[in-house]
Amino acid sequence: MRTIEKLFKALADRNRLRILKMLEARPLCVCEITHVMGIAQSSVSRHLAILRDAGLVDDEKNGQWTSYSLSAGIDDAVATLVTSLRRWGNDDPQVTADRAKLPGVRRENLCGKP
Amino acid sequence: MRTIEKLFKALADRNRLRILKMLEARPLCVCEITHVMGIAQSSVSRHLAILRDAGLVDDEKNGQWTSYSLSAGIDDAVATLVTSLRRWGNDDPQVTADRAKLPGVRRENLCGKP
DNA sequence: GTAATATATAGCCGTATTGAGATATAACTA
DNA sequence: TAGTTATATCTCAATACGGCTATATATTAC
Repeated sequence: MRTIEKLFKALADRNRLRILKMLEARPLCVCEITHVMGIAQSSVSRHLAILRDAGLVDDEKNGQWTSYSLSAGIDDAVATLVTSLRRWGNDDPQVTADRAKLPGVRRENLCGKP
Repeated sequence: MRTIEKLFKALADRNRLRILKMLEARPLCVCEITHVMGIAQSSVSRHLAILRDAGLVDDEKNGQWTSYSLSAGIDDAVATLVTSLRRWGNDDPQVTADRAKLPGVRRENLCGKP
């Protein structure tokens, strides 16, 4: 129950749902997500930590970047939700807008460049 | 997305999860839930309103009582979650304790009696 | 009608959560 | 080595949330 509660709390935020829907497209680093969402990098970082603690995403350090992806080694509870999430919110304007930006977003030329 | 967010917010509270797990046993009125949970009636009422707004439970007025039950006419998103929830938290001590009390709880002789 | 009961709503109060900015840490670069 | 970049963490202000008490509404009982 503790786990489930934490899981739902992690999912009960608009911006974290946006992040999860973006990660369906491909793994992303913090700066890419920050660029698309237009909120402070510190906020994105904390959201990602909450998603990681809930078991929803994995992080992998790649040199100077940290890639986040939808959780691979997930337990049953999380698996059900991740599967369900793939069917939800795909018609949401914000989700659509976020995804539309993704193709043009490359960590190599976007991070830190104004 | 609005709907999904509301759904997860409704699920992101320990006491509301307790209520849902109790409703798996049978429909319950507000006073029965209040008696089992040991929190104020007004709090229970508000939790139930949140669960209803999220589409997770139905309410049905029966004379002086209002029965709440797990949602019957539920959309896909909610159906997935309600199905999943039935497999979660069954080993939680709080859930077990709540359920153990239910057989002895009858609206006819418990409501309003100290 | 009045009284009692079941539920819902409003207001207050303490805690938790979010966002932002500033700072710390870690890794690459010159 | 120093400087830059990517991410994490700390702190603070604003807001949201859950608990309670008091009150309003609705229904049954008398």
